[in-house]
Amino acid sequence: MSPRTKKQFDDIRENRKKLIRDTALRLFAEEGYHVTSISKITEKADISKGLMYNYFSSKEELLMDILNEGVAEFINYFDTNKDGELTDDEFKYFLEMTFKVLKERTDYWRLYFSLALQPSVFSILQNKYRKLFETTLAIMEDYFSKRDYENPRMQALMFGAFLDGVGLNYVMDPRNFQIDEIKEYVIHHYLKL
Amino acid sequence: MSPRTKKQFDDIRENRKKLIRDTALRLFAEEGYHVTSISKITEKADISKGLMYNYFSSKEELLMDILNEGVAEFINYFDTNKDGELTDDEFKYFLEMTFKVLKERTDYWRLYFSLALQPSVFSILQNKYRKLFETTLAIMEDYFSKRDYENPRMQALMFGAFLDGVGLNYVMDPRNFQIDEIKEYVIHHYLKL
Amino acid sequence: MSPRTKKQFDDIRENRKKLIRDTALRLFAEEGYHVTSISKITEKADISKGLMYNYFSSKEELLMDILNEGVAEFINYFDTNKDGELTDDEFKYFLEMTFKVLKERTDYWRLYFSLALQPSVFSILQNKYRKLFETTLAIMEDYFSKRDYENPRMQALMFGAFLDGVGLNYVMDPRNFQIDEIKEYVIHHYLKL
Amino acid sequence: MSPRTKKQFDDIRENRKKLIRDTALRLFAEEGYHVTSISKITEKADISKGLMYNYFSSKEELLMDILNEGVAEFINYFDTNKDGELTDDEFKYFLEMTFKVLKERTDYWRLYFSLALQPSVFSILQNKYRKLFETTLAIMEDYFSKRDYENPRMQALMFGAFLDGVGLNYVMDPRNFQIDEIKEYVIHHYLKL
DNA sequence: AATGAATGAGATTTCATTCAT
DNA sequence: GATGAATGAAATCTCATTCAT
Repeated sequence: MSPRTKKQFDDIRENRKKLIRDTALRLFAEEGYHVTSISKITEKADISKGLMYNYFSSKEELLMDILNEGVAEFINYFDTNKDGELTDDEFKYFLEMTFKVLKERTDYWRLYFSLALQPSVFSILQNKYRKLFETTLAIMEDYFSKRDYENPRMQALMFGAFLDGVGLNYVMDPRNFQIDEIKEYVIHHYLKL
Repeated sequence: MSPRTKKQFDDIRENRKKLIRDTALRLFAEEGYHVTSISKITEKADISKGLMYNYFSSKEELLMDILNEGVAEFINYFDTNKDGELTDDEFKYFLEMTFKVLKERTDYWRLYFSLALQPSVFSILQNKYRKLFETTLAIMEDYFSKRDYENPRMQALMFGAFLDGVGLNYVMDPRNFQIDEIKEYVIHHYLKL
Repeated sequence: MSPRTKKQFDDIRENRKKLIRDTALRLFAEEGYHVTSISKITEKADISKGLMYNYFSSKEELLMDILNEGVAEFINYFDTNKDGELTDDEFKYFLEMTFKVLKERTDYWRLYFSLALQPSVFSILQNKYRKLFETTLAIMEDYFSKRDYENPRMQALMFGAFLDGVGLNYVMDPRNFQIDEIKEYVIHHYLKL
Repeated sequence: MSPRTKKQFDDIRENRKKLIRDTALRLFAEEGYHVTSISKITEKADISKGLMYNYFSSKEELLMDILNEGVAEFINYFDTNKDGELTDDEFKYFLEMTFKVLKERTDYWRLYFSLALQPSVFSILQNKYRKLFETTLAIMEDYFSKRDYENPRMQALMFGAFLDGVGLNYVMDPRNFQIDEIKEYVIHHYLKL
């Protein structure tokens, strides 16, 4: 009888948002962003179309919300103490976590790869995260530099490219890609273990 | 004016098709496949919408036509004599050509990456070229096997992933990616030169 | 805390209603009726959507409530003793008050004009107030008739049209319309002062 | 069999545009702009929704196209030789034509009044035609000035307001408004005939 | 071979209104 | 009295495709 409390409303909102985000992510990843209609998302989530616009102001905002979440997670695992320098332990941790999320959130990364390369999306992402990407690259360059690699910048670029390629090949065909063996190989190769 | 010969007609057709393909490629690569409308393509190509359907039966066919061209070129450069075995020379040639086309037809490969990863497109491509991809992979595996790599299949997978990653990073930001240095590095690394 | 009396409840209700009415009036006048959503009104009034429907059964009722208020005020000032005849004093009073409210409640009259002319609104207003308008017109006609105007009906129609035009021009651009001078002119012209 | 000529296409386009404009004008005037949906317009015009967007890029553009046409006609009749000065003949002609178009294109002017006062539309119109309105007003002021009216600017404003009021009252209820008598009265009054 | 008007299905989005709490 | 999540009908708009000429 008494009206719901602010917390109750907040809980409802958070649950609903998550439901929509998760449903959309699955469909975007399975079928593609442009091919997935709002109707389909709300149908699968078993809510009305109107409700979706109660939580996200547009289809694009929904997409960005999903993408941001993944990038945020990724940041977490890189240079955890945020001192701008990568120790061997931090590097190892980053690799472990990268492979871990690749396997646990394959859907998400499939979406990420399929979207990040859409010119319309790419330019938005790049503008938003340019600085982050550059910082990451600089830290990797520093890492290789301190370990006496020749041309550390190139090594950093290659390392990034390689990880991208591994992620991409894995999410596109998880069952035929020897992700675990590659992970071990990479760790040994880079950490000289 | 004598009536045009069959060859002349064919030439006209081929020119028209090329015009449409090139225009579409540029727009697809610049803006994205789904975002580019047939109207925009025909407008930029300065032809009517009807004519476009005279040459391609649908937007999807136009897309596939473009993508096929690239795959065909790629096949050309791999195991040129088609004997199912890769010599060092053939491998080197393949690498040289791969980097060459990446630089010369950056637009095309940007499109290729952004599209190949669309789930809807990916499944079509995979169905059509599954066999080809598997053969290529097997040949690479054989190549590494003959040179005493441990786990040659994994090496083949990693090599493919790496090339994908390099291509992807290059087309997305050609000016900041040290493609030439990486090319040299790769050739030395794999061919022990 | 003793329970609130009936009067207190009524006061709350009346205050709430006024808040909603005032907020809606301002927004309707500023942006237009159709363009202003219930959400926007309740947001600006800092109340919930549900509450608004507690006081007004629909958006249209809210509108009519606002419009009626203005018509009621207008009636008040015309033929104050309601004897069906207009004395010079009553006419003068009506003119004075008309110009007064025009200046004091410009927002309201801007809304009134912009809405009364919407076909959908106009027909509702006309049905509801047809009789009132006709009576007013008849009284004006009688007024002019008694003062020996030729074609007093036409004079009544012209007078009404003129007042409408003045109001309309004033509310649309108050700063560039010489409302005070026109008021003086009108009073002198019609009352031969 | 042979493709249509450019002229044939132009004719089709012009006819279709007119059909859409006329249908929309009628409905806008009868029901109101916001209340009239594109679906209703295209249904009445017996064309597809898509076609309407082939000719007008949005509902608002359609509206503006209609409004502009009317304003353009109006300009034609005022100070015909465009020398910035109004002769008695020109003034008479303007009055004659104003009343003529009011009667002949009642639908249009009903739309005009109902829309011009919508805040959203009003600001667009005002921006576009501010200069025109000011020029017109200045010419009227000059006209009254040269004929020794006191406060000619006020006279110009009043005259404009009066015409607006007459137009407004006429289009809202043409059968009960003595438009012809008023026209005669106005001409005699202002031209001292 | 070539044109572009025309279609229609479906996409995204809006919003007045309801209702469980 | 009060809240705001939820609905659903309908609005605007897009676009691949067809077809008469």
